[in-house]
Amino acid sequence: MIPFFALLKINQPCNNAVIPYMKASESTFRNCLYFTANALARKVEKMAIESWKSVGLSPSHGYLLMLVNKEPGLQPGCIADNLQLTPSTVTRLIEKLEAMKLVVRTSGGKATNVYPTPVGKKLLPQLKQCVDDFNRSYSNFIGKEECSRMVENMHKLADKMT
Amino acid sequence: MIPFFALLKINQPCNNAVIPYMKASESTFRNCLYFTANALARKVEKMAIESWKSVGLSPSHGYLLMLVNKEPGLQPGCIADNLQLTPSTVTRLIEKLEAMKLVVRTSGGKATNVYPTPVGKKLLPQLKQCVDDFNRSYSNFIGKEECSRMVENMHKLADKMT
DNA sequence: CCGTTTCTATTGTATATACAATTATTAATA
DNA sequence: TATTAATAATTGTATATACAATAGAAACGG
Repeated sequence: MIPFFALLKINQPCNNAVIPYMKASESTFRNCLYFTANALARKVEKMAIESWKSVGLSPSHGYLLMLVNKEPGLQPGCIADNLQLTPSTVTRLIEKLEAMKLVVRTSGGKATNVYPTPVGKKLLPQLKQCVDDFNRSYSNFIGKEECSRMVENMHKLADKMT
Repeated sequence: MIPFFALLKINQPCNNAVIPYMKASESTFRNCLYFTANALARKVEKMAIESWKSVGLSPSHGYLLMLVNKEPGLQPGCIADNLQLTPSTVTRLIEKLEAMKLVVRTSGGKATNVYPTPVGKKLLPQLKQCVDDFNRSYSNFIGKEECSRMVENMHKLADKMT
């Protein structure tokens, strides 16, 4: 199909800064979806981590906490669906938030329900602030509209990938 | 800016399939770049892992091996730039490939050079096959053109994100 | 009403990744 | 030339994530 390997071209020179100074779009693998999607995700992740630092949570933990704030008692399986993570990962995220006294689990039968604690509830405005900060931080680079379109397209692509 | 939290809407029902049956585009967080970029990357990753299974390598390891096949003696720092990974991550990837006898490291001065072994070289056609398989697997869902455009846009976005 | 299947959640284990600190080498400067 | 700074790579440690196996509860069929 695509003569992928023919596209390889090593871009000299390379320095070894901890933060790669080379743009992903200048990489040998710039045409590769695998490479591009991952590089973008890592970049976005790093930006998000920065935004969420103020509440001492990783973005995943932050989003989970927002979710149970919005829908107290939500079950792990449902959380997994909404975050597009596996149930085991969600269990681990919840464990940490529980250790931080931000959520509690109640176990009734085979179902588990997750609720925010008072402290977890009180954090909600700050959580929203983090999301706002994050949105603003990339809105500086690309317009809000362009970003929406991008997100739209990414979903289209992901949806088609069974 | 974006009234993000206002968009939250829990989509019932949720089941707990190991592979989330809910589409990312149906999630509460569908409008969020962080969420979307990560969900897409994970999906692409999973697809890539499938394609690379035949050579017993993860995609990252496979791409690294392709890189040093193309440019024998390439240095870790340069590899890191091309893969958009940190040097420490690259060291770890190389360690594994070395344990598998697919590459060797020679250390002269402060520089390290990475070379494919004969076995590693012989694997090249299979590596290309993996890339082809991967490309074909998503070309089934989205056209090759649409994908190129998508990749292009993702770079544009990433480049602007300092 | 008992046994089997299905479903939810958790646990054990493994992985790729990153950051911070460290080592070893080279370059620069006073 | 001697000391200092910069660079390249590695190591220690931590994290988020996933898969496979398991436990416990509910549903269901005979």
